Amino acid sequence: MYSIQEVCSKTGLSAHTLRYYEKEGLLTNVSRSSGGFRQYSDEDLEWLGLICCLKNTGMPLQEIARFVQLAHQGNSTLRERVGLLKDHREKLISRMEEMQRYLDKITWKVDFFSAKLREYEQTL
Amino acid sequence: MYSIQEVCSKTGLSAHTLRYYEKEGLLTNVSRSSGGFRQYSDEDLEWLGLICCLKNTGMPLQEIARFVQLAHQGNSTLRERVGLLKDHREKLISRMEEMQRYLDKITWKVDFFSAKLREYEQTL
DNA sequence: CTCTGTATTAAAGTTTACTCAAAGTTTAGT
DNA sequence: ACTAAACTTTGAGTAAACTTTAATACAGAG
Repeated sequence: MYSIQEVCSKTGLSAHTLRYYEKEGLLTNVSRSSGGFRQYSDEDLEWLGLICCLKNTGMPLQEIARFVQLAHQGNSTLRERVGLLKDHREKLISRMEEMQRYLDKITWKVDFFSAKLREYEQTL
Repeated sequence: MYSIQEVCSKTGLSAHTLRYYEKEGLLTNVSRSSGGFRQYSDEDLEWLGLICCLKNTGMPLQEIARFVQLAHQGNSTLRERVGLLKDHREKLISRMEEMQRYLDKITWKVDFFSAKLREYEQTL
């Protein structure tokens, strides 16, 4: 079991954010010490790994919360969960292709301006 | 020369947003008709292309405005502009690598849950 | 002459994802 | 037992990038 600070350093999320995620239903059933302090399990950490993965690839927190909620309802929601993940995966692939095109454009610009810079510095 | 609506359909930005960008200094010196209507040139469209490219790859509008401002100051700012673009390019590449790792994780999850779904549907 | 589109400014509202403050409680170390 | 550090809660505040509203007025087409 890990304290909130340990989870902060493991995940890079702030304690504020961890509590916020819990309040928003992204992470549920985090156990507590006798005094009421949060105690995160390894399973919680795995969930956080998935949450960060989805969040950092652009899924809104609401949709992640929905996924978590479905997971809690057991196998009958497997189809919907697979659907959600597949949709997200497709969108991510499109976005990555878009990013690649933008990267190419930026690379072109960098090269263009670098050449222009060398030219300009000759004239000094 | 293009009207604001033509530029909307060409870029996918709203008229509000185009005026907003102008106010924020992202697009400057847009010319006007005798009646005061905006008339966008091909050069303006190219600028908008770059603006969207930078924006959609995560550059904050403020930084884009800074870049535009530098461009207006001429060749003496070439070095700084190249630096800005190169920095952005490096960040973008890192982000794309991160996305690839996340994509792999999601693909793994999709496969895992798909298998679980087939298993579950057998039991029905 | 009317209708639709566009113009202005300025301010308020929206959404997402946090982030902070206050005030009290629990834990760990000595 | 004492104390400092860590933790709790609730509710308010923040930032970015728009989006909307409002009030008023000019432009160009039919």
